[in-house]
Amino acid sequence: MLTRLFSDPSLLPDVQKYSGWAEESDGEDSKMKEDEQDDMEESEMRGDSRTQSEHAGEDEEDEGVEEEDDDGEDTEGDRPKKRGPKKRKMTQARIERSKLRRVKANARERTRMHDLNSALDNLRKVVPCYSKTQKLSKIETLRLAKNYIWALSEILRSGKRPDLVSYVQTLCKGLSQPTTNLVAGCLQLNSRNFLTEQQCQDGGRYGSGSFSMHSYPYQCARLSSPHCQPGSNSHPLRTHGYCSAYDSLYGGSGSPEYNSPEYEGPLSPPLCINGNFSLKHQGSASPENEKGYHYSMHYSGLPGSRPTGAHNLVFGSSGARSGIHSENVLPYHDMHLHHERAPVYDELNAFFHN
DNA sequence: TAGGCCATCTGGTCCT
DNA sequence: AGGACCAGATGGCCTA
Repeated sequence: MLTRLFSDPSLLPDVQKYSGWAEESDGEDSKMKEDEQDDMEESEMRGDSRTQSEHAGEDEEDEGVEEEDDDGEDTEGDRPKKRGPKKRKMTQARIERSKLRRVKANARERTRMHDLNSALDNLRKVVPCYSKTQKLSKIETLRLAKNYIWALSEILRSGKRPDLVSYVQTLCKGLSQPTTNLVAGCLQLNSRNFLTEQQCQDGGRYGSGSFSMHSYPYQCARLSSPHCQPGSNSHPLRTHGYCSAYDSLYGGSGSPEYNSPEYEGPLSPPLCINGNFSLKHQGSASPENEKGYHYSMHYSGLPGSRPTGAHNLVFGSSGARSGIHSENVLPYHDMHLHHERAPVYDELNAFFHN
């Protein structure tokens, strides 16, 4: 029935006369939806309880439809009379007003949802691992934001510096595998390793609400892996532009391919927890300036410790089980580390330098 | 093809 | 009466 209705243009009312509808809708499909909508509205005005598909298929003429006296004496069977205000007669003018009201309500709802999405986008930009092309889902964004707040709060509360693994574990608590890989990838951790550990510890540490400072033989990645050396394209991550982030940061090729045009300036807070928050120079949105980012993934707690590849970029090259997903491996200029300065970051920064 | 995610429509409820 | 908010329904798109 619906198919017939939708395929018959003569049954499609001119609903795009309402302002703003055409721009938001996407063609035929929305037109169809609105057709249904109008049917629903008319049905609603009649107090009709038929299903959408039922009334959508009817082509009865009901111009200036008379109101069904649903609170009258002639209720079906033994059902009691409906209470409440009597429905007023549905004149054509009232029907039109009702339609207009519904259309306006739809537009408001769209605007409201767009605002909500906009706020969510802003949230995405201030939680770890912002990516323009690999956007976190809404639910993952909220979860990550919650974890992020929790992690920062615990740092402030405890006055201790957590190790990176604990930090990432906290950030990834309750996140999906792809998001976990993404966050871990941002932090240059071997997600497989830390996930294994996380799984072992789940239900205890996090359930109690304490932020573990457990020891972990972590050596921060400085990305000196031979896979990431300029000229090496053998590593799977390099092929996805992942290593390029560090190439460009540490005097790498600086190839234009790393300078994603999608980059739009400062977005995310500092990601590193090792005491050197990487704060982007304000206003340095150009790729040239980005080379100057102090992306300090080195472990400042080990003076003189030589950067090694012990933990860096050892994600598996195939499949989710062995490591990072290719879709989560992002070009540096796309996968932003956090640069935006906020009071809490200053506070944390000061803390880590005391 | 199933499942996840999303945008949109819709009707109900509450409030002004 | 109308706006804000919410949750359910629906269909499209994408990916494994």
